Amino acid sequence: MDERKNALLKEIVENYVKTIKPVGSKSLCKKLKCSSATIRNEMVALENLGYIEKNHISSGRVPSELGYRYYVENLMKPKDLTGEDMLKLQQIFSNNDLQVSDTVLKCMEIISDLTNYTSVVLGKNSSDNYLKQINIIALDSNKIIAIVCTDKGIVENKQFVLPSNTDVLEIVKTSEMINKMLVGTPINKVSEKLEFEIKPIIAKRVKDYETIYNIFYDAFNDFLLHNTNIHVSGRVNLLKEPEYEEAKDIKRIASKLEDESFKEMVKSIDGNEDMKIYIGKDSNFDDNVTVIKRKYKTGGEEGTIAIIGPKRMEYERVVSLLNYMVNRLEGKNERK
Amino acid sequence: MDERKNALLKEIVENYVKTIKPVGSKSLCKKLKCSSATIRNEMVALENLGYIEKNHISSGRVPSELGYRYYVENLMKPKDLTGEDMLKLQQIFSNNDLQVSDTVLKCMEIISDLTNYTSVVLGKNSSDNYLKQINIIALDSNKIIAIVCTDKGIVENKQFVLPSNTDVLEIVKTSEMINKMLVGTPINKVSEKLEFEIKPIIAKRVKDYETIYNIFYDAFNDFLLHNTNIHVSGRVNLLKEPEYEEAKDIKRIASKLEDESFKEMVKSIDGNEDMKIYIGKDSNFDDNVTVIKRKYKTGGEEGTIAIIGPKRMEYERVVSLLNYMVNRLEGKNERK
DNA sequence: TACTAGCACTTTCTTTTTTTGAGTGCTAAT
DNA sequence: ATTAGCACTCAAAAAAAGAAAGTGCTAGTA
Repeated sequence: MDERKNALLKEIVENYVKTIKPVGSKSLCKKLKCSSATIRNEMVALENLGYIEKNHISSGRVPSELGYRYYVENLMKPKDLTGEDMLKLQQIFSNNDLQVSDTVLKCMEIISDLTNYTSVVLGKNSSDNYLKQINIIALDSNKIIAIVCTDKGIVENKQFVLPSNTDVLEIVKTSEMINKMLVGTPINKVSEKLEFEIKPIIAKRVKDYETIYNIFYDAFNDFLLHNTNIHVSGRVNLLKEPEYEEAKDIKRIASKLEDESFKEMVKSIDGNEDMKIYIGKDSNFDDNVTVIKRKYKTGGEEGTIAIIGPKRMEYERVVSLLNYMVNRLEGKNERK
Repeated sequence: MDERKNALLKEIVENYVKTIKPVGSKSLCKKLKCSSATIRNEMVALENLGYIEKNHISSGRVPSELGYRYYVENLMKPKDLTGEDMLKLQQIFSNNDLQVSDTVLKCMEIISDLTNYTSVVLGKNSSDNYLKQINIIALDSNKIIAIVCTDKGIVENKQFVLPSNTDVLEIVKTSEMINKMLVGTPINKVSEKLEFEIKPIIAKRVKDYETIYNIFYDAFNDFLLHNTNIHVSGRVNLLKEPEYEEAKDIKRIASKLEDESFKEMVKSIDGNEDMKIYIGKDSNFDDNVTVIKRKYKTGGEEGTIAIIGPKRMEYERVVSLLNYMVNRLEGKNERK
């Protein structure tokens, strides 16, 4: 890959991203300062390397997945955000009324809007939440609600139907004990402490302590596990992309976007990187899309953000947007 | 509309619903026990009445919107649920672990699944919630959370950032007062009582009472207003229907399903009826769909359910499913 | 050796033409 | 009132023709 091949591949990718038309040799003469014949020769070389492909024997060239990958890894340069992109995002951050988790969602909505891709936020209560308080409210003789609140201001509640002979007062007693002893405990350590510190104590003081222990155990577990929030913005943006012009493509992708299993796809990033770009088959979602994933962590919540777009995505722009956003989110955090 | 015309129209609608092909005169000979020529004569009559249409001069007949309407109002017979439909729904109702609001959602998921249409639930906390308790939790010196809980077990919370000179203790004091005086008040009457019963009292006892009053006012208002939950199931089902085979149809409808404004469409049913069927243009959503709306009310929540499908919907089946479901929901309520 | 000009050849996309088939409307007979 | 028969219409499928874009290759040039 000499200098000119790099330039040529970059040109092909960026041209194709812009026009969505296979790019022919003639159109690049000016940019590369040589004749179409020379370019054709170089193209043959790039094709042998697997970076570009033809749809048919006599059509222009299109980047292959390998080509995009090479572009992403070697050719693209992180750009500064353009004025408009920057402005829109700043509006979100300057709104102090929003709770942090809403800020994430708002940002992704904006990014979806700006780029016309689909974005997904998969967040859960992060492990740096500390127990602030647990409340028990009796609704009637056999139904209670347990409300868990953390220092980051995240509140979850769960209803329980009690076995008929359970005494609500005992439950309240236990909750007071928990409040005294466990406030300030990291939320993911609560179950553990509950078992080894609280359980032995209530075993002596509270009758029917097994039932009661289980209620609290469930309540805390719910907080950690159940609460995986998924939020999709601009679901139809992806469908609007012109390459999905056949009904069956649209239906297939729409159906995948609806499917529960695509949570799995977003869930985690392989390896330790903060950001990763999955092109085509790598995406584990659909051969015709690119997925860019980015980890985030802020204000009691952590998770992954994913942008789903066509393979001919505006890579530079999306990467810049995501980076800017996550940096601001974390910055906001520190400032607190 | 004599007997035979009714039978013919019914046959045409049901045939078309099943096959999605314009129905020709020949295919109905056996069913109606007469020759194709006779049927053609009758068809001309039905066409003049506006109940059926032709795509072109020489194709079979298709029901018009008016035809569907006539069918829905005069021809269709409420069917008993088939074994499978019944079974699937019963599974939901027999699961006692679900909270009521989840039951509604689960039901709609099942109905979406069974019918392959899209369903929407638009629910909000109903006015028959009574205040059970309000809790104030101080997160740090200038941030608090107010948690409102009702007798039906609905819990909402809202965070407030306090002006720097506010005393949290005063807020807690006020909340205790509210708990003493307003527990048992219908949630939509709380704001009123707050203003006329509580405000005069705290005005004397609490300094900076305006700020504090506003916090509680906001918290209760949020409970009523903000909390309009919308839930869409089987968004892509609609797109799968074979009549939407052009990309532009699919994109248009997908885009409407994503749009916020379609909440409005679901919101209410004109008039006092519990159920209403909107066909085509009437739907206020898209000329090519039918929307069936049904009110429901259960366990602290009330709202509207809508089924969105093609105009050639399986009307009888959907109506039966919805009726069965709402009856069970209300039944479950009474049993409590 | 590296580049370029020129040209025949491919392949798709678009447009036009042909063919096929389902279904109608009308007329005349039962 | 119903039916059989037939000419006619229109859409959808298949086939044919034409236009455009771009390639590969050969031969010539600096």
